[in-house]
Amino acid sequence: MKYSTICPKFEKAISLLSQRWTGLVIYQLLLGTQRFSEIQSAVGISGKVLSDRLKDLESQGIVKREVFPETPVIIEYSLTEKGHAMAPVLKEIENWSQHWVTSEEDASHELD
Amino acid sequence: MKYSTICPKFEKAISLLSQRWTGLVIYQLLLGTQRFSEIQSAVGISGKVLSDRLKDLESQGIVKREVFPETPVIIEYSLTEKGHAMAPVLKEIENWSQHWVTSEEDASHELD
DNA sequence: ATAATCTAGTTACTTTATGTAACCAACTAT
DNA sequence: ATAGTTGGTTACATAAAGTAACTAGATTAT
Repeated sequence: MKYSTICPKFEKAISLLSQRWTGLVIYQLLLGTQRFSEIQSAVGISGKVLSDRLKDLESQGIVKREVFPETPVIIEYSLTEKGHAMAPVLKEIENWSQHWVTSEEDASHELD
Repeated sequence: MKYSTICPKFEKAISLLSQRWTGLVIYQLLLGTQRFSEIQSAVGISGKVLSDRLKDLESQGIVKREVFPETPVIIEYSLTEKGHAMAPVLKEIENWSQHWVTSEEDASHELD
């Protein structure tokens, strides 16, 4: 049904970033290795969706998951090289947002 | 409920690109002014969602809509300056996709 | 005159994605 | 025994997206 003329690799990348939260999760992990609950509270995402996203990103080789069987268990998430390579994308989004998003139209009202 | 520590402007930009199709529509319009049905077939999006996205992008000053009352009517969509400023973002996504998305994991199987 | 064609959508309906809140296992501290 | 900890999962509700049929207003074909 869909007959896009657009490069499949590009489409794949776009569809990744088109999933809600994926961009923010990667952005957050660019700050360094983090645990589940840290990402959750920093990004403001539900446990369910964060769990989905991390599994997805892991299966695509963008995020690495490490288990430390302490008590309570510690699980650390970090970016792989492929994930770190996303940095310029996020940087450009940030750059655009600073130049073009006015404070009246930002998303802060969505934090009620 | 949501307490993100992330810059509201950045969040706004990310939430824009996190909407399915938005990135592809902007990418397509970077090629130049286009009509509804051109975008539709190039991107492989339904009329309903394209209509939604274009209204959205227009209301955010990213897309410009021009009506030519010929018969049948011609409606042209193009990027504003704010829209064109998205080019580096899309360029970086393209760049990442060429380096990191393998042909086995691309999105072409979604075109059945 | 009537039917078919064109563009740029809209409408009703179905399926998928996301949000919400309660819950779980395993272990520790009290 | 009870509560607290982490990193989730589950069931259910709502929102977003996909599908296909349909519309307006004008033209063209039969």
